[in-house]
Amino acid sequence: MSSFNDEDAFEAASLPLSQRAMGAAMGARAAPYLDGLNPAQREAVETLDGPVLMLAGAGTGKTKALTARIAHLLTTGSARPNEVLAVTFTNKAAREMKIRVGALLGEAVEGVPWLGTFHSICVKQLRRHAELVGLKSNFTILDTDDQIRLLKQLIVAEGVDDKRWPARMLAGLIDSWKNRAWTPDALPASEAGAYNNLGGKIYAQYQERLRTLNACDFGDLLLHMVTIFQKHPDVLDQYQRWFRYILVDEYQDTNVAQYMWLRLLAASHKNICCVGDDDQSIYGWRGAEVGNILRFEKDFEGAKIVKLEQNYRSTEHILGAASGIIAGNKGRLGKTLFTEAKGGEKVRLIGHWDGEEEARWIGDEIEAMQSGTRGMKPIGLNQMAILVRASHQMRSFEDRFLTIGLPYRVIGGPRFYERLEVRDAMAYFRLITSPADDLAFERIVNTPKRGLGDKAVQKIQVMARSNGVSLLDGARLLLEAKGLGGKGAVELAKLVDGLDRWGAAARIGDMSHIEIAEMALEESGYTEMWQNDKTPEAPGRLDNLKELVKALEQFENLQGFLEHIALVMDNDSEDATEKVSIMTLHAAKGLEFPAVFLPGWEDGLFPSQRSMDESGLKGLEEERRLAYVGITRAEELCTISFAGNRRVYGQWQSALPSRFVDELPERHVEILTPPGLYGHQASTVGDMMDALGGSDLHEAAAKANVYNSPGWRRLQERQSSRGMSQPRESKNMVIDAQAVSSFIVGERVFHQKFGYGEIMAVEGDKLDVSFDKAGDKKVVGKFLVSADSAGDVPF
DNA sequence: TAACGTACATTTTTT
DNA sequence: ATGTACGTTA
Repeated sequence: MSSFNDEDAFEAASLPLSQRAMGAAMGARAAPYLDGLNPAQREAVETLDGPVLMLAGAGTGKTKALTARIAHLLTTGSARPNEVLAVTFTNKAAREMKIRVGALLGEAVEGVPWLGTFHSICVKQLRRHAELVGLKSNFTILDTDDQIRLLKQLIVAEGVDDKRWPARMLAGLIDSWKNRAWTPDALPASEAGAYNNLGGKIYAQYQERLRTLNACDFGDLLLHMVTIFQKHPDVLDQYQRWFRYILVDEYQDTNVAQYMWLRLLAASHKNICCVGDDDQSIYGWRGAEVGNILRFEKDFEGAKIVKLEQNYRSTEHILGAASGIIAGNKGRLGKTLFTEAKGGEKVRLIGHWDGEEEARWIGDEIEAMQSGTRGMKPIGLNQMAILVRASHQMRSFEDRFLTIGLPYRVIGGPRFYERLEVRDAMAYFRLITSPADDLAFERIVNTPKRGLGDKAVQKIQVMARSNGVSLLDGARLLLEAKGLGGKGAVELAKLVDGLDRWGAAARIGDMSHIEIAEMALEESGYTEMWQNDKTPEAPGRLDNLKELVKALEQFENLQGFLEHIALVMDNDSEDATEKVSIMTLHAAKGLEFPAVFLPGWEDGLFPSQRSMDESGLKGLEEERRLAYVGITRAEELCTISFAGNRRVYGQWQSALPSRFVDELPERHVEILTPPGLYGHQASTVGDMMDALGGSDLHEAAAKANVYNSPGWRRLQERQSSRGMSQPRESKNMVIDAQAVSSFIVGERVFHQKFGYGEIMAVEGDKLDVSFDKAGDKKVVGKFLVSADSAGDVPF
């Protein structure tokens, strides 16, 4: 993150226009960034002044247009790099845009300093004006976990039963209030009564507490800036003059607070260009307001609307299927995507008996596609993705792929910095850089166990509060006063002493921050704690700690590290090996794959029952947009599937195919479902098909001579060729060789996911393993290591 | 304080 | 089915 400097920026803003135009001639002569833009994109790029709404459908080259627009602003001399504000939602998007702008401009420009996420830009601003909302500029940013622990304290203090009124729920409420830019005093009475009539009260207390802790949560970053802009016109005025051009990505995902922040910043010059797609708004549940994009024209009078409708990603059939689905939504701004890529495979639809069969079939299909058995060119695993509605659906795929030895990667999931051990370690780092960080202190006083239970911690708190000092100093006083006895006293003294020494070492600076971090984790006994832990997760946790320390290398010091880790730390651990991606539909937004599988299209699962119950038609429409997003991720091959039976929370349930299946336009779909599935078993797929008779697609499914369909034929061909003992893919051969040679019955082994276990049987590459925690599983040898080699994780 | 048992819920997720 | 969060026992 490049730092910036006021004087520079303000000087720039006041530069006479004649000097700005310097680059203009250059830009006119050669503008390589305009090459290959279609007319609509070009218009979006070249309309620099005034409000512009770029409605960019899926795969229509919106990032290309956005980056070209930045390039255009800079090369024509309309703006200097630091006069452009470009906002994205994710760090990933920001990073990509930086790279692409850099590529367009070459050496000419160092970069656009104010290109970043809403949050990172607001942090930068808030650090400069923190005192206006009662904070110091070195405030800490709390994550969800800290938030909840803090709230819990307040809830307990109010004497509320936190069983019936969980802190998590209130945290969610407060978050939603902040998303709507409601400060405690602006909270509508209807909302303040939420949470057992205490919502408003505890919200106010929470904000007060944050202030005394010199901290804020994610929602505050936006909310505080909006407050500052509203209460201090002079500050707002500065920024309005400063940012002469504003660009916003994924505008359909903005919440009220972000919207207000943008409107305030753009109020004077209205040079704002918002890019978005109302059809891809899938974050309503976390406060995004589709209304923001639908209302753009009213908000910014005379706005120019540019529609990007030419799709460069998917085949005709895939686009057709997606368009057919999304047409079911009302109140769209309305775009019609088209492509020049005619032909291609139809979207394939297949029904399965149950979820396991679905996973099995997809696994086989992936292997076939990988080896090119389908009669098509082979596709690499990296080019394939499975997109599910809910993360629990991933499990059946993981289980299946684990047993057949198909490499996969799960995208999303718990973030690296959210993991217990990483957060613990960071709490130590926080205490080293700021000893007064009470939340960090509370987190690690008794981690590892130091014999400091609730009572001891309470004593420390009392001591700290009555003397008006931090918990660490409170602990010091308590020790001096001999207020603590036994093991706890000795251990606490060791901790206090340790923190002092590590802190001093950090300040003196003759040790690198990496050495200090290692020292702290070592001497505190934290690493030891995990080394002695024999649960299956322990080795992984030690790995994560090592990774955390490695991540420190990229920063100057611990402070710099902590500064950024809260906002920018995704684990995009790019792995060289080819793997199938498994992720949720939400996580897939913005990505694309040649081949996409969309399993679990059953009513109740997708569209999700809960979504429909809670948000009715609005919820259903958001689910439909999710379906649209899913299909449009596919470039060449899209396979939708559903299962008649599925185990949900341990209970077998039968389900009907998703209503979205019926909405797929028939002519873009090929049905692969074998006819044997229909009418056989009572109360299963047969019934569900009967129940839905009349719908075009089901009718077709029932009548179609699927044996003659090209898809079914290929399916057969493949299966017969599979049956003959043709040598399988070389990948599997390697596994065979490895597995057979390296494991014996009775051997102790370790598995990344299941932990430690004992080999019960060996059959070729398949091993029966009895895991200590996870129970008996069939696993491929490739995923196992000998137990002794797993143990020695040096640290 | 640790180990064990019981009750409970369980969409989607960034920053 | 499975994880977790919390209360009870030793």
